[in-house]
Amino acid sequence: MVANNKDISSFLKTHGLAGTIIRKQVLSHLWGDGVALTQKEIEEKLPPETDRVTLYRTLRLFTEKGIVHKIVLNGETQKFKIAGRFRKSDHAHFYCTKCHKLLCMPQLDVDLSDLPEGFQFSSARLVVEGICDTCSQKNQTQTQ
Amino acid sequence: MVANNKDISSFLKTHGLAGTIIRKQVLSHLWGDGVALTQKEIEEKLPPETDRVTLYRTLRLFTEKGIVHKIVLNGETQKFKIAGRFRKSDHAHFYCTKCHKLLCMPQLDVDLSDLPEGFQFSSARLVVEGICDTCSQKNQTQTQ
DNA sequence: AAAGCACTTGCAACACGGTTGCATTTTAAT
DNA sequence: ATTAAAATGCAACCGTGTTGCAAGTGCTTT
Ligand SMILES: [Mn+2]
Ligand SMILES: [Mn+2]
Ligand SMILES: [Zn+2]
Ligand SMILES: [Zn+2]
Repeated sequence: MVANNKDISSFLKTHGLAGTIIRKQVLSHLWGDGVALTQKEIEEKLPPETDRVTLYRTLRLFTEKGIVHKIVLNGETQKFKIAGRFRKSDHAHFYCTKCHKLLCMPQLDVDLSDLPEGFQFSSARLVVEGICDTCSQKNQTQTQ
Repeated sequence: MVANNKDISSFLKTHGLAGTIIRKQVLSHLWGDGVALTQKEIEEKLPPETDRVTLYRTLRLFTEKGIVHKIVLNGETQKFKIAGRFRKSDHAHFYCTKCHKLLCMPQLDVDLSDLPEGFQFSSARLVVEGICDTCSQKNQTQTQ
């Protein structure tokens, strides 16, 4: 629970959604910059009596409304993340393998100069893995 | 059935695998440059009485042995493709949305010049979508 | 504050692909 | 042809996605 209830309630109202218990709970866990969670990870943070269908429907609703983005990490795992200022999730992301934050990086793209003659570029889903600035910093401080 | 049985049988022998019916059938459908198929697509090309578990185990075996690569297209669909000269599938691929061929493009990569200060790059699974050279050619000829 | 209605939830149930154990069949080596 | 090892077919189980519907809740209006 990172954000206070007032924030989350008004957030839901802004997006024309009823402020139900589970919706507030889910949002509270996704609140914060770079926070991205698996459906299972969210499920584990919720009270154990939570119905899995309701969680499923909640995440589907959020995704449809564009409130959260569903981002594929590596084919197996997909993470949910509050959309923030971006309408669509069609931009690149950076996934930190240390702190597991997922950060939007719309400036990143594929180097098309190496695309062979005759090939036409259309799109590329892009998730870059590595270590974020904060974690690099920490690591440097420790090893010094 | 693109390749002849001799080729496929020796291919299996080379990789230390028994030349069973279903293995030959699966390989024959994956034979050819750029051919990449979904498990379901393969299943539909096989005789209808084929057991789905056996197909599953066949593809898992091929993947484990490195004979075929399992490549995630867009989070939902993953395609199987004969590995060819590459040991691992950790290089970029180009997916043609017209002819649905999947081509290895190890020369493609992410433009890292835009990676912000302090971020360390580690890896990026990369599938570029677009139109391949052959399909571009055809399209040009038609519209002329 | 209470009522009414639309929306949401909880539950049971089904779909479907992955996965396993095991008895039977097939392959490859002798 | 014999034989041992490997592969297959089948039944069955699991987890996740998905739906229908009855019961419950949130929100607006009075
Ligand atoms: Mn984003
Ligand atoms: Mn490849
Ligand atoms: Zn980090
Ligand atoms: Zn093409």
